[in-house]
Amino acid sequence: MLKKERQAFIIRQINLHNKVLSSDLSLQLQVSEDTVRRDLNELAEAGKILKVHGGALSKSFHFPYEQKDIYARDSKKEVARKAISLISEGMIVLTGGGTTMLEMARLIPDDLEATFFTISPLVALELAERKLLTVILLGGQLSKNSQVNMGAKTVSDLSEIRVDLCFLGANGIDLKEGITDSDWEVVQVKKAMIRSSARLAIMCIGEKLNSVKKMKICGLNAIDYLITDLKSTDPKVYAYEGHTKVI
Amino acid sequence: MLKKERQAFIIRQINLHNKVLSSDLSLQLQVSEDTVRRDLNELAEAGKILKVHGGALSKSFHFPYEQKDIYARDSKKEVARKAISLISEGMIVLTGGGTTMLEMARLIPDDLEATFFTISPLVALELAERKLLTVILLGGQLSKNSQVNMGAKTVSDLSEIRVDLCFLGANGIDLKEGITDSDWEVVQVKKAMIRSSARLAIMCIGEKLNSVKKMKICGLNAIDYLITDLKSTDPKVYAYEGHTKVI
DNA sequence: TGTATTCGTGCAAAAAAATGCAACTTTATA
DNA sequence: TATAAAGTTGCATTTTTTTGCACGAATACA
Repeated sequence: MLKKERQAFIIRQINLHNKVLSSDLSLQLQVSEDTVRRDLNELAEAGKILKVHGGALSKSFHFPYEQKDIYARDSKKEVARKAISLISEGMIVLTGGGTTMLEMARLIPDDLEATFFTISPLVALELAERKLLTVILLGGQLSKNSQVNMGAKTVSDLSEIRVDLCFLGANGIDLKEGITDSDWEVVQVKKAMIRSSARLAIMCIGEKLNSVKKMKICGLNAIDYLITDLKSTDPKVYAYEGHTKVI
Repeated sequence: MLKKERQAFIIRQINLHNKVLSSDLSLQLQVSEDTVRRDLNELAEAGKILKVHGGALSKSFHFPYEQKDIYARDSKKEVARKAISLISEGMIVLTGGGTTMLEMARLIPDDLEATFFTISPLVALELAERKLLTVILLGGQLSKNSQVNMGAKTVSDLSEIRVDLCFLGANGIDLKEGITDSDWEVVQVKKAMIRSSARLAIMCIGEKLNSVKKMKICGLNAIDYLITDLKSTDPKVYAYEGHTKVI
């Protein structure tokens, strides 16, 4: 394994877990701890990580567009992990934005070959790190709140594509009302995304279940997969079992 | 086996596996490691691969979320500072990507009201931080090397807009050859951007002046402003004075 | 405070890179 | 065709880089 690869692996681990231990890296990379230490030193020297006794930490990400502490990050990671299992080789996927989606993009393996359409610049940039992915960013007016492209152009571009699977986050989800949101423009874009997709997967952390917003996007029957961080035995998700496939 | 074939083989291997080892290539190609090294040197010189100790990596290889230490950052900041003076209230602007452009986006004041079209997700995200800006991200396939949207869709979308001023970085600029670049797709997009703009501003740090790449984008006469970090009295830029307005 | 890790440094072995050189092939030219 | 020039390749030698190990110093933690 080349030195650069090793260091890239370390950075990746740090981005994923926020911290690494020298001893762990030594085992994973099959090199002496000295070598790991030297790598950590070089990366710290270059300002890419924060070295501490015993390992290294993520250097509070320089990506100025990213909130530092993501709310309920672990839940979102769990959702993301489950979501990825739906993606298979060669698939054409469409994704929205949001922190959960970004976690998913981070967890996508390097050896997956697929095509991703997305309306989120951040998700696109993260996906573009994977060599084998084709990433197409749908244009539009960049919303300052949600940091995704929206507006007429986005909706019209969406009408021209047809994908296998669409991943959407949900602001509100409810047994009776289905998927809802509070922003008119968001509703339009999400509806257009759903129209362009053969199957729809909704990603939603458990605590957002059973909430209703002002405007409706689609009913529960339009959802093919509901992905949450909860166990399928949890009564909160169990209620949805009849309407859609819960993961 | 001819040298060209060998080098083509190496490029293929790198595209396939993301990396190659000098020792492997030596065996596969049945030549000495010296020859392989010389080939790798040539390819690295031409900017086609990234040479590292022990072999080479794909050029698109970079650390996830790496903050590339921006080369000649101060020069670029100076260029960016001058560039901003060209933007006035209410203007419709089109920008490319690259580190110089990102510096410019960072320096844009909060109280500017204007509309920005861009093909760079990073620039778009930075611009979106300004409350009064309208930011429109032109869609397309996200290039892994340059992290901007390119391809047919981008070019076609560009044909539908008309802006006041276009900011472009220059890979090569020369008195005789004008603006040149080494990537075919980049050339297409930049030409389309120029077609969509009433005026064209080229941003270029002084040390890139007087360099020529393989493919032509436009002549000097097409440029309305040439923005460099040099003083206007510098002999290096002075030569351009006759052809375009130097800032 | 004591103990167990972890860190930094020097050192040596191994691997890889750079350099100079000679043999060989191809190309250009008279 | 003969001959010179330029390009290519492999080998020997030197230099640089990388890596693991040893040992004492620094640090964390109970």
